[in-house]
Amino acid sequence: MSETKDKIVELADHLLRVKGFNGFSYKDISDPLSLKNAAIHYHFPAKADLGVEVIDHELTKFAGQTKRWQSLPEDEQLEKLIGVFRKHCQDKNICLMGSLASDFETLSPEMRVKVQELGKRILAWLTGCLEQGRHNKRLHFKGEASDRALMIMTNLQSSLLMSRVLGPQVFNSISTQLMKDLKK
Amino acid sequence: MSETKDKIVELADHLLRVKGFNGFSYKDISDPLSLKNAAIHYHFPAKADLGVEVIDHELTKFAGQTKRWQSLPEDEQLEKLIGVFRKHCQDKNICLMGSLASDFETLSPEMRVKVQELGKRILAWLTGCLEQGRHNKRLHFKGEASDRALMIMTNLQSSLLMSRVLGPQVFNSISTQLMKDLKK
DNA sequence: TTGCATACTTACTAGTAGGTAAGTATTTTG
DNA sequence: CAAAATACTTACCTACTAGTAAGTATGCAA
Repeated sequence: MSETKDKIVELADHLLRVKGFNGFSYKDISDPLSLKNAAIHYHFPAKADLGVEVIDHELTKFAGQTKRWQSLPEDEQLEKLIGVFRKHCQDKNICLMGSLASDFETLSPEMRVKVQELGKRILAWLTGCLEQGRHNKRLHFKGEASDRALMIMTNLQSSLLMSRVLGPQVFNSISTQLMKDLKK
Repeated sequence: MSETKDKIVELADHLLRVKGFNGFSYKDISDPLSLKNAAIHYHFPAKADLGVEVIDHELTKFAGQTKRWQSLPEDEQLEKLIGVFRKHCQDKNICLMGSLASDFETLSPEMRVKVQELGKRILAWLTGCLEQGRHNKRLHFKGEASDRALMIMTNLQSSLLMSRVLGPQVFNSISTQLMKDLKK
């Protein structure tokens, strides 16, 4: 993959998180990279192709991160995940899932499938982490692990949304309370 | 307020929840209502004016709803709120806050202030409801009521987002677990 | 050295975006 | 009944959107 192509994906990722899929244009990418819009179309014929690539990139990144965390105790793995969100919060980014879920109805079929895949992957990992964590007595919660995973994911997702509106202390409150609840 | 103006706001509210602020255009409103785009500009000079009106409408609606619920026990008030979200889930709508928070960085200063107001109002009501509910032993939770309000709000907000991506059972799981946690 | 692939630029298109000025029909008011 | 406000339409504008066709410079391989 060319250097330019990497830069386009990286910038598109940022724009997606900040302005949403319908809130940025090829100009927002071509200008900062000193390219013409046709150069982006060369690498990504349609905007949806660029969207798919950004999600694929995120999918790969998430797989790598969780693999690196896998030898840690489950509560620390969760802390790592929260750390990823904290970083986004500092950058005034929202998470990809949150951004793309908002625009879901306006996305192409190919992008929708990728967004669904991203959601399923995150939930699958979280569910596994919670299950293992409860078994190892490092995490404590009631009900099904999959339901709890859903709640934690939505807490983190919207914590970034609300932090942008009401300030970063929203993220701190939520992430702190979240870990307190799980550590009992 | 004229009948047409009402219809414009109503449709804009729907479009905002389905396609996001940057995902709909004046044409999406003028065509279904058999109007010309200039008719919408007559009522709302700029798109941001329309956005502000939709939020004001929601603010008024929320104030009316919570007032009607105020004589109910706190757990039932919460059920009522969840009912509002359930209705949105069925209509494949997401909540206004979720939609506008995603597009926050692209909004005009006037719209941002209104979005912040909406967020503060919802949180203030939820915090009060939780505090009273704990005092009356109808609701049970640890930590500050304001932190818990934040978590419940983000759960509900993102439950609509994720329901659109992964199906309506997401909302059911979250809303059920949420009430279970609070009723102990 | 020729030929071909890569990575672009130049120059363009059709369509749509939000927005405006001026005109018109209808209703309301003095 | 005349003036004025209301609620639009007609006709337009500029800016921008994603997207394309054709041309060009560079490097690499046979």
